[in-house]
Amino acid sequence: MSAEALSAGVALWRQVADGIEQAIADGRYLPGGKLPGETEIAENYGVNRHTVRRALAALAERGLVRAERGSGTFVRSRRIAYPLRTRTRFSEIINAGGREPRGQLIAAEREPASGALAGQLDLAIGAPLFRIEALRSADGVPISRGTTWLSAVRFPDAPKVFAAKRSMTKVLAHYGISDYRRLSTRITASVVDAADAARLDLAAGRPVLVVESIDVAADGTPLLTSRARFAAERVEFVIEPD
Amino acid sequence: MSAEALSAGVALWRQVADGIEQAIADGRYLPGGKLPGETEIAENYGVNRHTVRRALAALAERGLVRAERGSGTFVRSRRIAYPLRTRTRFSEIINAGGREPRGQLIAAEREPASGALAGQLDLAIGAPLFRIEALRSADGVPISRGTTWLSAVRFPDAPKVFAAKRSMTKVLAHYGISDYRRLSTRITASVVDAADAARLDLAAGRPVLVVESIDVAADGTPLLTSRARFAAERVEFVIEPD
DNA sequence: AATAATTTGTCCGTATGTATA
DNA sequence: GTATACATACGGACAAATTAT
Repeated sequence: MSAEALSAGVALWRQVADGIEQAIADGRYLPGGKLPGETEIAENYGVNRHTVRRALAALAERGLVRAERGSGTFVRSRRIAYPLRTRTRFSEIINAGGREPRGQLIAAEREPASGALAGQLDLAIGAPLFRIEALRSADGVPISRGTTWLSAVRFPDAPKVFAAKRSMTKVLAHYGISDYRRLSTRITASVVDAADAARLDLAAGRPVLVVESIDVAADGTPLLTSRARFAAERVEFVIEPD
Repeated sequence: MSAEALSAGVALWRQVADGIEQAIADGRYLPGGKLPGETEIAENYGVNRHTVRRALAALAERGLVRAERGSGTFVRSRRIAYPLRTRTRFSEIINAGGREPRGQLIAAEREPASGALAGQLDLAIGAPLFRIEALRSADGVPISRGTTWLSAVRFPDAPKVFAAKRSMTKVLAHYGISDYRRLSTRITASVVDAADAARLDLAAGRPVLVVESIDVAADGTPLLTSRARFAAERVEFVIEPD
């Protein structure tokens, strides 16, 4: 209905895309909600439907909307802002966003430290480790799949404790470690594998953000190292000076 | 030739994977180099070829090796470590890694600020901006495709200056800004689009790391905002306390 | 230029141990 | 305890792509 104003000097599709983006930002279209049909948008702006399609494709490319054939185009839910700082704890971050965090133990195994892991944890090669596989979610929506390694000597019942407390911070607290910090964080991306796709409820081929990190105690002793895969379409890492 | 020692209690394929990973870490297999054939590895470890394939699949999953049918399995070149700090400059980072950085202007256009951009740059909606499309590479290997927006009023000939100096830092210096810092950095991932795939020399479906950032002057005035897409298989963001 | 050899990818099957219901 | 499912490990055969002859 409402005709939108178009200015000169900018590609039409870009103006349409900007207009829709603004509408999403203003809350005129709500997360998860459906946009008007392509023809209707085209009428509103007084442009051809193909111009609208070009605009929607650009927005879809950036992950703002998601088109479903036969159904409509929907506004993607806002990505969860996930700050990466030296004090990074999943539960606190999700709580801060007003969501309900949950950690779920998938599997735990005892295994000897490989060369790489031994180096990161400052242990001898072959030292007994626990490898804990977990799934983390916010309000029931899966966010990340993580693999955590920690000493089986220093944390004798880590899997059991994690299963009960559902949080790695609480596991460390259980062993008397009240504070710890992130020593290093490395970020890459790859395509989700079949197992993670199932757990994270992602379609095949979707990208995941891979975060490898080492957490150390206040005195610098390595505590645990982990490799987490985040559903890229649901999170956004934010880096701001500490 | 050399028979490898196997221990009990750990899945065979995992032991083989650890062994190969260690060999890569030790430099016994060099980046870009070829691993022995699957059958040869199987003989070395005294396991079935399928067990080796399971191990190689795990390493390929983590991006350490890359298999080419008919040719062999190769050690992936180490990802470029790309530190993200408040002082983040592409050329300095690449130089620090002993590589030759290069910035190439692809296109530049004048366009009015959309609502989102105006907010980020603290300008009025519709204020004239330059949108600069650039390709950045290290030793001739494309690393990232970036779109940068900056005020066309404050930086009247930014595209020309960038084309000549090939560095955004030098563009700012040309306008008397000797120092600036990153105000915010947001990281996501998505699948490469066709245009970026061609420029970055990436196969379709490969993931890219998307970095949206805002740079400000020493006094906090926003200078430029950008959205860069990095070939995920060639870089690794590193976050360490400033 | 055509063929053979090599190497990874896929599919079949068999057997065993280990959780889980 | 029994049955079922799953991961692991091995063996063989062939397809598909690449490289060497």
